[in-house]
Amino acid sequence: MMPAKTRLSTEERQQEIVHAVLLLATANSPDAITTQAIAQHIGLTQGAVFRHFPSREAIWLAVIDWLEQNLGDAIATALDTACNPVEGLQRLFNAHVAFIAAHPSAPRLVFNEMQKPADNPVKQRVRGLLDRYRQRVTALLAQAKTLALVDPALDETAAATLFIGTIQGLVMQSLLAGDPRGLPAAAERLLPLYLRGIGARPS
Amino acid sequence: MMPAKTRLSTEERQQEIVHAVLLLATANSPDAITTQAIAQHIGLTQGAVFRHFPSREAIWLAVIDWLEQNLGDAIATALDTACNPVEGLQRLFNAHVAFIAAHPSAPRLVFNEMQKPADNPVKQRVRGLLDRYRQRVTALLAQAKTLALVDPALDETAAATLFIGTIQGLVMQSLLAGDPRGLPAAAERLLPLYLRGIGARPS
DNA sequence: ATCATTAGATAGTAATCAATTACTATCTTA
DNA sequence: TAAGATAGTAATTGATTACTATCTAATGAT
Repeated sequence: MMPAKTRLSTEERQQEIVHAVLLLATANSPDAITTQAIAQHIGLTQGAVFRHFPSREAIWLAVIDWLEQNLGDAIATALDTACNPVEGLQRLFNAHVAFIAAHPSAPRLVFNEMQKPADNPVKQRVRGLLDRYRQRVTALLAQAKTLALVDPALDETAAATLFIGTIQGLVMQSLLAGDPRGLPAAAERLLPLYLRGIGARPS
Repeated sequence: MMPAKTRLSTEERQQEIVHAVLLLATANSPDAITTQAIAQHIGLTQGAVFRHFPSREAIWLAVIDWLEQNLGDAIATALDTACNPVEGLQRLFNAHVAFIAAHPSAPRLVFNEMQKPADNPVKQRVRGLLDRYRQRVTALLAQAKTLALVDPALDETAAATLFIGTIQGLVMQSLLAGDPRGLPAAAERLLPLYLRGIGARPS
C-alpha cells in the first residue's frame, strides 16, 4: 500500500494529504486532526506538510474542493440517467447515500464546518456547496410539479429541506449504530416515505 | 446584568458554567470552548472553574444532563396534552423545534459529540439520550398504527428515523441561514409533508 | 467575636498545536 | 556535469491548552 519512499511532487503530496484527512476524519473529529497526524499517516515529518500547503486552512479548502468535485460528479451521472424529475430525485437520493457510505467522513466534515462563526473561509465554501445542492433539488421538484408528477400544491422549498433532512436522518442513524454499512438498506426504507410525503404518483 | 461580585456556592457556579457553555456554543464549535472562555464569561479566573468541576469533561456531562432534563420536560408536557398518538407526534415535533429555537446550541452539542471515537463518556450519554428519544417516537408511531391513524403498513422504524431527520433538516437550514429565528415557521411547512409521508389521516 | 470552611486569585506546570527556521538530499535540465 | 529548483528533515518557535499548588479572604455556624 505504501511502498513509495521516494520524493513525490507537490501535486501528489497534496492528493495524499487530502485523502489522509478524509481517512482520519472517519475516526476523529475534524478539528482534532493535526498536521502531525496527517504527516505521520503519509510518512512525512510535520514540517514537510507545509511544503505543499501554506497553512492548515488551505488543506481544508482542498478537502472541500475534493468533496465538491467528487460528490458533484456522482450527482451529475445520477441525474443523467434519469428520464423524469421524480426518478432523478430517487437516483440523486441513492447516489448521495452511496457517496456517504463510501466516504463516511464527508457529512462529518460538512456539518462540522457549518457550525462555526461566519467569517471562516472554509465554512463559506461549504455553505456554497450546500446552497447549490439545495437549489438543484428545488429545481428538480419544481420540474416534477409542472409535469404533475407530484402534489400540484407542493411546497418545493420545504420539500427540498425534507430531502436533505431525510439523508441527514440516515447519517445520524449510522452514527448511532457506529457503522455506515447499514446505510443503503435503511435508505431504501426511507425513500418511499419521502416520496409519499411530496405526493409523488406511485410508479 | 449580574453585577454580583460576591462569592457564590458551588451549586450556583455549576449552573452558571453550564449556561455559559450553552451560550458560548451558539457562536463556537463546542470543542473550541475553553475553560478560559467559560471563566471569562462568568467573571472568574480560569483556575477557579476547577473549584466547581473536577475536569472539563465533567462540565460537558453536566451540560448533557441539563439537556436531557430540559428537553425531557418539554417533551413530557407536550405529550401530556395530546389526545391521540398522531397529535402527540405533532406536539412533540413542535415542542422539539421550539426547544431548538430557544437553545440553538443544543443540536450542535449533540451532533458534535456523536462524531467521536466510541469510548467517550460524553458521547455514550448523548447516544443514550438519542436512543430513548427514538424509541419514544417509534412507540408513538406503533400506537398510531394500531389505532389506524396512519398507514397500516407503516415501517415505524424508518418513520422514526425520518422524524428525527426532518428536524435535522430544519436545523441545517437554520445553520445555512445563520439564524434560528425562522425555524418555527419552516417547521410548520415541513410537518404536513412528514405526516403525509407516514400516511396520517388528514384531520 | 472567633474560627473552620471554602470560593477565588495568583502563578505556575507539562503538553500540544500550527508554523518557521536552517539545512540537506534529490531531481531536472541546460 | 554543473547549477538551480524543490522535496524533505530536524529543531525550534510562540501561543494556547487543561489542570494544579499555594495563598488570601469572604462566609457562616457557634
